[in-house]
Amino acid sequence: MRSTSRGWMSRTMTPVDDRPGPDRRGGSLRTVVKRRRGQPVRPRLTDVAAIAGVSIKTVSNVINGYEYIAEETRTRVLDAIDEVGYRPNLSARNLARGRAGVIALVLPKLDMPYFASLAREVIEEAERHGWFVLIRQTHGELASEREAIAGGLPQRIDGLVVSARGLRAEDVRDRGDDTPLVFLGEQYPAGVAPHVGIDNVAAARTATEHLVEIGRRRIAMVGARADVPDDQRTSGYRAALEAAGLPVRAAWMSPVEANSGEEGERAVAELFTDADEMPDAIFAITDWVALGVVRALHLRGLRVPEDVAVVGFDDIPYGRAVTPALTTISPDRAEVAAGALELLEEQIQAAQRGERASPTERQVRFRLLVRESTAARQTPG
Amino acid sequence: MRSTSRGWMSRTMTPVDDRPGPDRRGGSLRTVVKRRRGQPVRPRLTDVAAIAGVSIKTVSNVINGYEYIAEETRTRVLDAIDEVGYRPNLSARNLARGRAGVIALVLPKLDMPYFASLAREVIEEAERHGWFVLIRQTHGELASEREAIAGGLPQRIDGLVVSARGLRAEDVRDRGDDTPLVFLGEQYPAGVAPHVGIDNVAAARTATEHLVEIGRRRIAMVGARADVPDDQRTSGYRAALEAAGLPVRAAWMSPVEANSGEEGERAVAELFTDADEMPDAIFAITDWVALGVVRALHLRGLRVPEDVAVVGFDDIPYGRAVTPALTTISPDRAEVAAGALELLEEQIQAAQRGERASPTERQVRFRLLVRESTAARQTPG
DNA sequence: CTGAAAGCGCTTACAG
DNA sequence: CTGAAAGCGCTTACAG
Repeated sequence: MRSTSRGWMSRTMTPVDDRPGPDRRGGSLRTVVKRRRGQPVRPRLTDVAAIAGVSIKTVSNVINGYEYIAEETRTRVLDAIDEVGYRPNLSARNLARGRAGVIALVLPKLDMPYFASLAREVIEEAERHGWFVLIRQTHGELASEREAIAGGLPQRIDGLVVSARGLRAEDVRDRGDDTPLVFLGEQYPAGVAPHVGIDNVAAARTATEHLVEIGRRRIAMVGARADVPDDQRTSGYRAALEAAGLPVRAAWMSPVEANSGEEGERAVAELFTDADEMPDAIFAITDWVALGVVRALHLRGLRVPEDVAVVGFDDIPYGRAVTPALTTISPDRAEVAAGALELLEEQIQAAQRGERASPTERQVRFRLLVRESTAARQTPG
Repeated sequence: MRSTSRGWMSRTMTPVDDRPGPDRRGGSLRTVVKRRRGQPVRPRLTDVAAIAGVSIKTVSNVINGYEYIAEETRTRVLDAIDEVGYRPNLSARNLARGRAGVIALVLPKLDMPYFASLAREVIEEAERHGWFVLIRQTHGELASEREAIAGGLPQRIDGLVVSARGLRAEDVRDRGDDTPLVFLGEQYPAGVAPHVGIDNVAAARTATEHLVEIGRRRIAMVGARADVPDDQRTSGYRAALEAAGLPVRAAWMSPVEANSGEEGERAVAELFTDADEMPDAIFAITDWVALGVVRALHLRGLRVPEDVAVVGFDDIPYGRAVTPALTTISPDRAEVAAGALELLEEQIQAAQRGERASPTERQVRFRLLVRESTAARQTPG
């Protein structure tokens, strides 16, 4: 029985599974034969094709949205898909297409709320592209980042989305692997691969300007990087102060060793060595650091925002749940994820044509969210 | 050129790719032919076999850890794998094995820190089983949970790991799908599928006993569920009070509508209607709720822990970063994830044998982490 | 202990 | 617009 010779077939008929081969046994697909090789039977393209009375090529075309299919044929195929509850086998599809169906997301630590929510966006966006996401944590270590971009995974992947810490351009050039790669976030080697992120200079400047606007004049930055001359958030902070005619004091730029509450707490101590010159506002390089800053201020008996206003950066979910709720810069993470995967797709297509995609730069939006840590708050009841 | 006729081959020789077929072109694997069908060439089992001078079956056996392979053969194969940098194609492997290579993790919301870190553990553990994890968010809605367990995904999956809210036993029985399923966490329909979690009664009791031990006598519970007679955390709270001979007062059991800081904040208001009977301690049903509780107490001018001690539940990362750091119950999430996937694997194997695995119950450990919200804290400097 | 070959369920040139 | 058939890269009975 060939499907071509059967033509249209009633929906209520049960197709007979009579393909040859050592593993096949005769019998009705949906009744007698419930398992092949010990696996429960799932309907395949062949089953849909048999019911619709077309070839599997046609079913495949319908599923993949090819244009030139007779409307009647398409309806018949879609009905057949519904009837048997067909769902494609992605392993088979990816194998046939020469795709792995997997991309790797390389980031410092999934436990950090910023990366947790970024990962969520990337995972959701990746599903739309037919990708699963393999998450690799580097803990911000250079060796680990190098390994991740050098193809050190135990399986094949179609691409890499990387949120780096210490990677330099030569690390990327010498990685000895040609898996398409896209960088995310603030720290990344420029000019060697596409990148998507917000304008960190503008965002830091917006955060600092907000502190100026609410009347603060002694504005410190916790997490400032004096060692990196062109550090973006530090540059934005400086720019805002200079534009407002306020002093940029080295004593008010306190670095952190890590993105943690503990570091924020520790850094605050350095700001308060000279009692005459206590800051009345702090721009913290991340929300996580800002939480530590607030904590340190509270422990010294200072009120936020009355004595010291605080702005964070990242918009992590806890920022809303703590007292005081944190004012922060909120990058559009959905846009970051969507942009990254779009650039990755471009890279992959370029590689298939044997080309090398140019290191595109793509900027996404951010917003300043004003909350209690810089605004008047509810009076204690 | 058949590999059998070549026997041992020097590592430095370059195997010639001369397989027949319309897509094949002659030429050296690693030099001339760098792409097949537009895809970059990746070494395959065949390439490894050719270099090692064995059949692909043998290479496959080595990779999959079969026992009876001559030591010399194994070494040769492993060297060949190293030489060409072979990495298996999981799509092909899963297709051949009849596995999807994907499981779904169904949970309320990935943004919630508890679920974020649970997801991380599940993802890491799943990789060890060769699975990718597809995350489905239900936002705690029953309809969405039902759909998730009814096989409503656009692709095939090998199993489901579900953290439910409102699912009942009949929802599971009538789901019209037989994908293996494991439940996680506190709320789950009993007796219809395997489950892994901590002993919530014992954990809530431990949390409450801690408050008794530090001398508190008026212990309230925010998030208590008076409506659910056998709610586990509420039961543990009651049990601890009764064992200590302390009153169980309905007025001190304040429910929450959702697991959020806002709800915790709102619930505290209800506890302080009668000034004579103000609680001196609060057991909050989750850390997230506890953050709101602390916030509400601060806004009323109450100190934590001096005036009111607070214990949370879940051990979310922020618990350490806030002021005061939260005392909490910490479930062993790694054990939860490992247990869930082990039970899932059992289910799958049972299904392959045509059996139905029994709804095993597996308990994992928890710890009480004592931090500032119930202990003496650093004095403001 | 190892080989030769079928099969997993798709996609896709190649024909018609 | 649609079919017949090869091929994707593995695993695995079946032989030896």
